[in-house]
Amino acid sequence: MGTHVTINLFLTGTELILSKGAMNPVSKLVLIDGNSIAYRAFFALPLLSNSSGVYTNAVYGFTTMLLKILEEEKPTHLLVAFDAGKTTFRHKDYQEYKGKREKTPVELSEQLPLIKEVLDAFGIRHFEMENYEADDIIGTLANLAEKQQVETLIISGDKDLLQLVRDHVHVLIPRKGLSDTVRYDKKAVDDRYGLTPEQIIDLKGLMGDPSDNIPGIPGVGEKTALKLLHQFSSVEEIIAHIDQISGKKLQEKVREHQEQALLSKKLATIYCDVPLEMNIDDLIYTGYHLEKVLEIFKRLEFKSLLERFAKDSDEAAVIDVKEVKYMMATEDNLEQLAPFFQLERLAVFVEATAENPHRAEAIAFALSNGEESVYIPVSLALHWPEFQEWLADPNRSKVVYDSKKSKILLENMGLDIHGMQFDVLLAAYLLDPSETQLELSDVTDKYLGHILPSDEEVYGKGAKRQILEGEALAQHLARKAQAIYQLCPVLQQEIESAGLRSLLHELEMPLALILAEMEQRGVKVDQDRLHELGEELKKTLDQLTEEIYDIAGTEFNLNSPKQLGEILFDKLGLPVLKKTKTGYSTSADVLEKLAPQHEIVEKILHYRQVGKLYSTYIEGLKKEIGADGKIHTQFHQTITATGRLSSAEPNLQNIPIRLEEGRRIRQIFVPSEEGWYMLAADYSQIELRVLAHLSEDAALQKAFQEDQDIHTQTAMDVFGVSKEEVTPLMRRQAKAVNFGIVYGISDFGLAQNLNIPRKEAKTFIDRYFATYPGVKRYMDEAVEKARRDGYVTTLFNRRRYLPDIHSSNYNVRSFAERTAMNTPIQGTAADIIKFAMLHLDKEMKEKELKSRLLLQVHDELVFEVPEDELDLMKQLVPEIMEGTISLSVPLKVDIHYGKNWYETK
DNA sequence: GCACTCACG
DNA sequence: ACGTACGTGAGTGCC
Repeated sequence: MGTHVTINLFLTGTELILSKGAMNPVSKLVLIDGNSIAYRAFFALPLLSNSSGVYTNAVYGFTTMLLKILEEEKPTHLLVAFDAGKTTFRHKDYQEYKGKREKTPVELSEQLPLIKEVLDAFGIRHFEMENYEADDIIGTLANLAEKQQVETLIISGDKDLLQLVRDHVHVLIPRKGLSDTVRYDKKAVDDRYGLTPEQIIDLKGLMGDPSDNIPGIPGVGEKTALKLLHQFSSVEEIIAHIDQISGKKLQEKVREHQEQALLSKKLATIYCDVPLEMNIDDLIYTGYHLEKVLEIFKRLEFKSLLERFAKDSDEAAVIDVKEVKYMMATEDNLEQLAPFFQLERLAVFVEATAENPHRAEAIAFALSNGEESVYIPVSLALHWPEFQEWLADPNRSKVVYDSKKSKILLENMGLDIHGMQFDVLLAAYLLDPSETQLELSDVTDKYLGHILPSDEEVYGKGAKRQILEGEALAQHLARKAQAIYQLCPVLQQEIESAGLRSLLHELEMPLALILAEMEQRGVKVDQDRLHELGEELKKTLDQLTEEIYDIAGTEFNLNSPKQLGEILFDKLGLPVLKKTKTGYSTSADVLEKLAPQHEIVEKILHYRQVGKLYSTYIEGLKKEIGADGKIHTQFHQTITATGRLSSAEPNLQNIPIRLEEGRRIRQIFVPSEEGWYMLAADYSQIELRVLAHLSEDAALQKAFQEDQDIHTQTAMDVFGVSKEEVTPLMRRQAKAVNFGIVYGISDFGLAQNLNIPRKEAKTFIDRYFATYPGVKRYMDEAVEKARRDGYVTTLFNRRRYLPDIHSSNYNVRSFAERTAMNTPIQGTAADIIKFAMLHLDKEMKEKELKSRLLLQVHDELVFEVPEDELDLMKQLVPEIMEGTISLSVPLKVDIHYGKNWYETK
């Protein structure tokens, strides 16, 4: 009615305007189906969110796709069309249109306004229109463009849009994910379907589309529909020649549903006469607004994109990274700089040749008072007594980033550092231990804004990494030192208000110094024994390889899960019990189930086991032995989300112990001095004891107060039997339940672990909670707290944020709930052993013991001890570890010693 | 660089 | 119906 009049008037108008726009020729038009691409992006990426909990995955995916289009297609004109409202003119014909479609998840719909903000920042037109879908807007413009012979590209995740393909109009569709795309012109449509673009409508009329609730003809899928169309060319023609359709059943179906097919075709037809009050010239793309782009990327925390834009642009430096004032210390101006050292507080940063301080050398220092910086090359630092005295003076405060690394680098060049009063890295970690981006530039971006370019930006990445020299290096280090100084008050404030002051100053910062000492001491390696074990394992490995090839009847790469899967499942026909994303699963739990069916499986399992020992623990460890015959691991203090340490280069927290064959690896770890002993002290059941304390469950507390074997006790309670009646199987199952409880139990997880039906697992859990109701209450409260506060805490107030606790995705939410249950337990245990390390270190220094702490393995401490301190340490270590913290249940420490780590059992 | 597998608590 | 046990680091294959 009125609509049609408008359209006619409008089209005339458009053509007039188009001809007027000849000064700005449209050489390439890109039309994007906004909702469809946002939808694709949302499901292609994990549910990312920025630090304020705003979901950003769809925005990110959309933006990267947009950037790719701008770069590759270089459009002169651009529009992103969105769907408006809930109903369209199509609902008049068919009320159920899109009826069964799942509601767009809130996590996605709340990102649409952000996508529009990004488009605004890029100066890209976006548009939506009451009663019409994005398709219709795109179709209308594409038709106009075709008339004008304007080269046009439509981008959508929806194949329906292929009906719009014309000589000048092409369609780009992401294949899977976002990066892989297919481009359709007329020929490509014909190659793919054997149809013209117009016939795509007929195709959908016949097939229907469940996602839009378009019925089509029931039972007709793509294959049948294509066959019919190749024969009759359109829905109307098919209906006109129903009796010529081959196959009686099909004929029946078409006859019965012909009206429905015609309606479906109508619904699938993109409406190309939308009364748009715009023309193609209005869609001109003139480039993005840098400041706006940087602002929104910063807000969304799109770091990689930020860097890309900051780097590509000359203006970026002006906008963001200011030059910093600095002086370069030289032989001649030392006196001039001396007053600097009288300041109450200075930031100090030391740059090194590599990440790992045990294999790096210091290059230069930078000091800052927040406004001015001083750059000091190492060569100068080494003979500048005033500087060295300042470093070593505990009464002159230093602010640092990474005190552990700084201390190691300095000590390796013979310098002492004391008075590190604030560690920016540790503070940032405690404020959010889930944060994986903790480089200085990341911390600065987060708390101060972009005033410091990242090392990667300045030095380059990977093989291209090249530490600068001269002024460029001085400027960068001056910026770093200034950033550290300026971060201090900001982080201090944050730490204070989060109640993390004592955790930072009385736990993590002093611990960093102890860890530095442990790393520097290193652990001595018995290299003869290492070679011996290596030879032995190699022999076993060769023999197993030969036997496996023999049984398989062919040689293949045993280390390739892909090739192994082909042998086991294709060649030998073993049943496929589990699949991975990419193919057959050949993991140990699968192979163990297959072992009875074929002799080869057991040998493969053994090969895997020995192969792991050889490559990771023989060859791997050999590479890590230093010139001093020792291994110097790094204990990372800011990696885990729970507060535990981690160990790397090499990891000394995962040296084999469970199987005897691997356990012998521990024989290579020996005391560094003749006649000394290795001594290991481990907390017994610390996590369950912590649980007993946190949950205040009377029965669990009683079990520990009476020092019962906890797994046997759990078996008695859960199975309702006496101690004597507990079978080894019952104890094993009870043990798995206890593990499950600590991990935040689910019947599914327990069932998988015990290889029992899920129902049975559920019974175990129900009985457990009936026996220990306090534990049940604690678990519920932990989840409740996470929902209420957004985070959970340990006994010592270490916190971990759990934004996913509110997710509408069951899996994501469940994971967060289990984390809410597990983190206070694992984290409190981590806090306790850290405190114990502090107390032990203090005690050992006061007593002037020669014994040394070497390793921490989560619930275990490993020392090297001279023979004459053995008795003392055997008594002192458990006493301090058990007495560090007083809980409602006792802590218990077991102690072992021997001539190497293996013997400490 | 990612997927898979496996070593530890 | 969904479909994971919690926390790590390292070696290998393969794109």
